[in-house]
Amino acid sequence: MSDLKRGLSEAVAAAFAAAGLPAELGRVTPSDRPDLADFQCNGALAAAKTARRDPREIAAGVTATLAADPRLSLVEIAGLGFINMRVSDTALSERANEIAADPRLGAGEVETARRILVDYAGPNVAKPMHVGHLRSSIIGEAIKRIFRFRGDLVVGDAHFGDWGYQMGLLIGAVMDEDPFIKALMEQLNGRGRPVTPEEEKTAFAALEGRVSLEDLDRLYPAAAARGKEEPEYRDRARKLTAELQAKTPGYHLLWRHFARVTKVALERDFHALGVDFDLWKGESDVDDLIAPMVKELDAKGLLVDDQGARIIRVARQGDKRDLPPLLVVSSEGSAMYGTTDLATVLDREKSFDPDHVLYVVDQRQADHFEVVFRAAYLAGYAPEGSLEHIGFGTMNGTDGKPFKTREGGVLKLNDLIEMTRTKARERLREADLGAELDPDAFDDTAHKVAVAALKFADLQNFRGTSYVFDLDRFSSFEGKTGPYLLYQAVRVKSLLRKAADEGVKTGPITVSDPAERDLVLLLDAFDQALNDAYDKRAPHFVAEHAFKLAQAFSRFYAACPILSAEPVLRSSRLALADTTLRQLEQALDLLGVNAPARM
RNA sequence: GCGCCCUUAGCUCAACUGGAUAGAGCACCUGCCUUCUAAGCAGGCGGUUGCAGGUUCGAGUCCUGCAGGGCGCGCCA
Repeated sequence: MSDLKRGLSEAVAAAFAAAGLPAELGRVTPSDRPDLADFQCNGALAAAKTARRDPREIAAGVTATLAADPRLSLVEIAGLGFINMRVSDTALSERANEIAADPRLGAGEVETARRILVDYAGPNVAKPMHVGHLRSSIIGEAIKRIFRFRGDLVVGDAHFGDWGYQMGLLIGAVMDEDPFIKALMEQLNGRGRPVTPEEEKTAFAALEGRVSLEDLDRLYPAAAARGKEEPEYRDRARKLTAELQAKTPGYHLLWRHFARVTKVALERDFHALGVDFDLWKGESDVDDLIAPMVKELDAKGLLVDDQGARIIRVARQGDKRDLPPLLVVSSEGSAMYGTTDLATVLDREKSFDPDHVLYVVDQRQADHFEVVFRAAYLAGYAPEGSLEHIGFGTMNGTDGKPFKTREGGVLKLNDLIEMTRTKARERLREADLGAELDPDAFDDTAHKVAVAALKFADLQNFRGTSYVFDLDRFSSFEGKTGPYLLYQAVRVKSLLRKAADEGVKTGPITVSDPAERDLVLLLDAFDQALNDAYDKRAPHFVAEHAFKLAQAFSRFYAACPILSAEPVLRSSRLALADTTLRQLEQALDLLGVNAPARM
């Protein structure tokens, strides 16, 4: 099954080939001039250049061949040599029925599935998510879903930041604050043997009520600041970090508690946002790989001593700039950020063996990843070109600087969601929507509206665009917004319920009205939108499609009575509405958005 | 200093291998709820695509230069 664009492209390509011209010139695109045509082909213009012939003359040869195509009600040459095509109502109806019967709603699949790993969000221990995590989380989630829907085998990895100096800082800060924990650590560390499962259980139970994510969130910034100011404090934290990495029993147990309370809270928050991971691999998981990796890199002759550190040079012939080397071992002998990333590549190669890895991380890290990737290729840890950084733009406040709350702090993601949810409740009441819902369902609807508003505000922009974080815009409910999309979906659901009540069934789709034609043309364009999103790793193509589809439906809904139409037309239009809903919900799902049943 | 990215309507953003009249939403103006949800629909207003050259039958898109903005450039992650 293929969409109209592809089907027509084949026909036009054949026509070009018949005229002795390259078949690839026959590429068909949606028309720029919907008033003149449904589809167009610009190949004659391109051919004219190389063949040194009049484009209209070339087009004439092609259109003569196409005239017999039963799918087309009109083929004509326009302007300088554009080939304009209008699809017949019959062909359009046929395509609509095809999409209606297709579980994939007209979307194609990749020819050969690849194993894809998507690395996104990157939450850290002891840090609740703030607005800065929004982009990676929702763009990464959308990319994961888009790739999966296209047929690849995809896993999403949160890439948990659970290791390093920050952990030493936290261990110290927690012990300073709570004498009980300090005593517990001394007790567990002092016995020179691992903790038994029984002791572990008791210790975890004791820690449960004493150290929460809120405590960690409060202690960490203070400890980090103090570490910067006081060398002794910093040294102690480093020592604690080293002891943790040496798996000193008490510290290791305490650290596992940190990681667990953080993960539990984060998973809940992510889930509320419609973001769910298959893997929560942490930096700690690759710690054991680092020492042997360094040895191996050395054996391969890749490590170079430089200013007391050990580095891998990754510069290549033809580089326009001096790319820094990968710093593998610092002059103090410790592993660095890039070392962990390299070990992660190695770990993934061993555990999942991906064909391709997508790193959904801020654009500013582009150079860092380029360095890591090159080192990984040199080391043979991943095939050349299989690691890809999917950068996204930064999020700033209205002053162009990193976003801050009025108090000057970072805005927590939960607070943002709650603010938007509150606004959603107000707006639902104002518009007298959801009045018949019970309180729980009402809250659920408000939550879905809020999440849709937040996600769509971000995902409608190309990921590379840096943008200004504007709360009003993020919680706007009119026009090109998430709630608009939900609203259209809910209107169809309401319509379908009413139809079911009246015993009206869907039937074969027959298009005739212009609004019906436009709607079917959009349903047909789903595959192309998905393709673009997949190829460019850019969810906004799906967002754009969803919006256009919702818009086309709304026009259709306004122009074409459904339930009051005569029976055959009524069944056709109901089927069209039903198909639109299913495709819209599929597109929304790819964006990580759910439509409520009512609103 | 070197390098990367950006500059499109008053604002926020789109624009498929270079193609016809550069599109949406917001804001503003005019209509439309006794018929399926008006968070909607129909229509209007709004552009020298930062500036200057170049390539091309044709440039928002490619090339060069300039201006303005953002970001990155081994011992933080």
